[in-house]
Amino acid sequence: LGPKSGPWNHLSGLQSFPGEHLFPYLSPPTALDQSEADGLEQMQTMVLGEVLKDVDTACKLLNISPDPLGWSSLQVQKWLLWTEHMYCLPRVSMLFQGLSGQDLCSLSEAQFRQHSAQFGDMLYAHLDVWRSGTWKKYITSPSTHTYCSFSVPSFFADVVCGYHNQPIHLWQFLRELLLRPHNYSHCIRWLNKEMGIFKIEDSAHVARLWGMRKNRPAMNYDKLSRSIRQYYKKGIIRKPEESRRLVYQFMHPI
DNA sequence: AATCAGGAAACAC
DNA sequence: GTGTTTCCTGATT
Repeated sequence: LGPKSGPWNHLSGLQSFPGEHLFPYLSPPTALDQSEADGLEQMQTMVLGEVLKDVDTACKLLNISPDPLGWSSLQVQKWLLWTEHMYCLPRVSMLFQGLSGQDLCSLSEAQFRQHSAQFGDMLYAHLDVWRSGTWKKYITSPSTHTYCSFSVPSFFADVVCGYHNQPIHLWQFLRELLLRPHNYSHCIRWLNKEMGIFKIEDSAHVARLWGMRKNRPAMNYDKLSRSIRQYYKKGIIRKPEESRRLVYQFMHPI
């Protein structure tokens, strides 16, 4: 697991992380009408789905158990390396050398900060997602999981939720999905990366992800595609030479 | 039936 | 003002 290797192309900039752990829309509902409440619940379920998918992805990739208590010190290093990639952190793993999963889990948030003043709280919150056993509840009772993890700090669904809800442009978001074929190639992928040509394979799913990121439960492909069309005259995205359904092209690849 | 193209207006920041 | 989001009419695949 060398740096810059493997499928974890990291995402665009992580700025500071001010310990804001819960997404605003994951807070307990207050006064909402029924349709709003439904939309929220649906969104929570989707966000959690993304969170768990990321945990699952990481476990398979790293060949580690989802339960950090069972990790060896080597597996702890793997997990830290993965997290570095995920969040574009500087080398942080060496600060936790020799710690087993059990050691790691026994550390308090303050102790995490002692290991890494800059990112300790972030790593602590990150680890909490795994430690919580959310994945277990999800696997054993997928129908009753809606609220089970929301006591747990989570900023895990990075692409979908962004880093503390930073505003993002649609074209950037699409790039982020395309940067992570391991997670998203089933719904959007490059046809020709050099020329910036990509295809949306599952329009409904991409729209749902975009809606999650922007907190717009009513987002659909009709509206998302209208936003893409606004890019035509701005020179950001266009239709390729021979227009094909669901295929677009970045006008300034890289 | 789904996607594509824009105009127009509302909306968020 | 910008960047969508929402809605809509009409054409194309």
